[in-house]
Amino acid sequence: MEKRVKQEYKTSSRAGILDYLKQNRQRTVSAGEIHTHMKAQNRQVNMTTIYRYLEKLEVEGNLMQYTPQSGEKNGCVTYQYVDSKHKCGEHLHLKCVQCGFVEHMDCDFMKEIASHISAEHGFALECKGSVLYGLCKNCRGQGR
Amino acid sequence: MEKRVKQEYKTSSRAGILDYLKQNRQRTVSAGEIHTHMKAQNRQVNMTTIYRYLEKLEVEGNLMQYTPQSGEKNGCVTYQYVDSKHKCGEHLHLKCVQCGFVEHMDCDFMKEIASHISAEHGFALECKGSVLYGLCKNCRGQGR
DNA sequence: ATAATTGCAAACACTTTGCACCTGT
DNA sequence: ACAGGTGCAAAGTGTTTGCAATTAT
Repeated sequence: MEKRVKQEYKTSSRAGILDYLKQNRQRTVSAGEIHTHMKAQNRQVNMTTIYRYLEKLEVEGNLMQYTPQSGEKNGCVTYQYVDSKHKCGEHLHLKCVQCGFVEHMDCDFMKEIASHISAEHGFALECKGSVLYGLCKNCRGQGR
Repeated sequence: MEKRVKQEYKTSSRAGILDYLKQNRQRTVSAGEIHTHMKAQNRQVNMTTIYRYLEKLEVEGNLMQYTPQSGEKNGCVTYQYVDSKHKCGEHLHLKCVQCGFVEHMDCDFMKEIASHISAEHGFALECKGSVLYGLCKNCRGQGR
């Protein structure tokens, strides 16, 4: 039984989407924003195509997905490009409620958080999907 | 100008929904679960009614809302009854990905987390909407 | 040539809204 | 009597699916 690697075609739609995601790696974007961006570039792409490509990137481990902040109205899922080597499953993420900027919390304090939660609250922390919200450095200043 | 308190009628639908929420204060339930529960009790309530009452409780400050864990497929919004005196806006919440159990993290360590995040990452933490996921004490044991 | 990619229209799941009817006070 | 609550049907939103047409290799 031959194991055959599925080939992949290069298309300008995908290239455009990927560019946009990479340019915005430091924050989160929605499927709709991608669509709007592409349209503005006169390279309109169907929403279906966008969702399918996002799904693909996700499976390959190059995309983080964020559901809207709990309690938020009218939110939608947003996405962020990440290198798979980033080990995003091992640290928490801080997301700015204002601008969508995401900080990877990969510092030593992570261990303390995890062990406090385990020792005092009995929980085995799962970083994947756990997001802390707040105002980032930039947005703190500007009176909302 | 008279300020008039809007009156409120007691109905068995609302009483049933509230009972169910209160009985399950330690965890999170969805609108659909409430619907199913009421039907099982032979006290069927329309989904519209459920959503409208949940909205009301939320406005009154007696309900926490949780969007599905980031990245989770097919999740829906879930709700938890809380006394408004609980000050849920001042601590984080730990939610079990398996059983939905929620732990209020109102311990001293909260301050340390907030100050680390502020000092090292520049973020002003916003507890409202920030949820950490993991496996609770009970679910840790049982091989998933 | 042929497998991957795309667009369209329809289906989906969950939630919200408008409106006429019903119910608690 | 009448404000408040409810159910129904329809609309809404964001996302997914089936399928036939198109495109990269």
